[in-house]
Amino acid sequence: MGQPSTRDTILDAAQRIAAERGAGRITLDEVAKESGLSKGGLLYHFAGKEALIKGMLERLIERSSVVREEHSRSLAGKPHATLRALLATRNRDDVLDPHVAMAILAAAAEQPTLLDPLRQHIAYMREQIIAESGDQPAFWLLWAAADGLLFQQLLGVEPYLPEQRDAMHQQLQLLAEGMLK
Amino acid sequence: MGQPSTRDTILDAAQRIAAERGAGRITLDEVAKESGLSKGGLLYHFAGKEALIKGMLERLIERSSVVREEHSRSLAGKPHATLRALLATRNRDDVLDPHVAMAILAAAAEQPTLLDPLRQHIAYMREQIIAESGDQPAFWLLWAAADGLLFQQLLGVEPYLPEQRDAMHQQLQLLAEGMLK
DNA sequence: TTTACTATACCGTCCAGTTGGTATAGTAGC
DNA sequence: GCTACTATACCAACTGGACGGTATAGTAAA
Repeated sequence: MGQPSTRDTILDAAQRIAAERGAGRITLDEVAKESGLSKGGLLYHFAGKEALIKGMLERLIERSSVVREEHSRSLAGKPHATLRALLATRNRDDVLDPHVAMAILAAAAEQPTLLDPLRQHIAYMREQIIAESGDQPAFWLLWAAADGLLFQQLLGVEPYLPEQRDAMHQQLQLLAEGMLK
Repeated sequence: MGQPSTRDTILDAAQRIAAERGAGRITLDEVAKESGLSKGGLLYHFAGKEALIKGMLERLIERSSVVREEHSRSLAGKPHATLRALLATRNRDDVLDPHVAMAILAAAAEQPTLLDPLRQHIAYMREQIIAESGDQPAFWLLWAAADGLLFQQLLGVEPYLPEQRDAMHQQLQLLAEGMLK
């Protein structure tokens, strides 16, 4: 990997601030300082605060899509490939670090409509999965469990210990395999 | 039920604003207007914005505790009573409407440490469940699924249709019963 | 010459919190 | 039953700081 682009540096800084100070506490001055840019430089890359948060969310969607498509390819042809790829993606902290998902909380804090691109993406995934696996509540529940693990981690409200996280994800995979038969 | 206390009126107003404008967009002026009070009157009941959000969160914890203990009593003696009561509580929109949980997002937006009371409560529930059912990943996963359903609804990012929500909760109950044997 | 910035100054608005009141009900002493 | 006092539950106006955004002048590399 080369060095990250200035845009990515900025988005990383914004995520750090969101995680530390609170999802609604992102300010342009702070992001500029944290990313080592001037405010002018920051606004050169993002037209405003909304654009910044939109950028965070778009990066989240894009990154998770890339990883998921990777998994999808390796599962191609197998039953429930899309759903399984979606679940497998969540376990990949190495590629898609959980702080990236702070974008969701930041968007929810700023303005709920900012989540629209994510909603669109989810609707698309839903259709994919229905076409492949049908519309079964049990499958949506697996998705919900994966989301639950993510949000619990994001908010720091997990009932289990951090060391147990890996076991949790493995358990989800096992359960999914069982349910998906 | 009598009419709600002024405090509850204020907390309801704050939740409505959080849901509409964004979890980080709660302002004292707006809450005052929405609740039909002046700002001065609002600040008589809550010492400041933090106190307001803390109040929201405390009400959430208290209300869900009441409902959960109800379920707990009716399951007393049966295996995994606490875990089952916890899961059953989530389905009770009638008593614990999902907007109450906006408090979690509002707290996350304002300052992550505001979630500490919730974390404490979760730690307590964790201990209860471990004492009763042991420390098994599969059980935490059920909890995660329940949280996932909640947060998905809160953020409006459910992959399923609103009409399917009931089916989702039923599915979770069924799955839980199966796993809890 | 264009791109990618730095640095600084500034403006207007939003918003948390403060201040200084008012209205009402209750209570204690006489 | 009147007066003095207290507590509760508010209201309206204001203040000061934070913050989003704009503007401008300049720099350095390709």
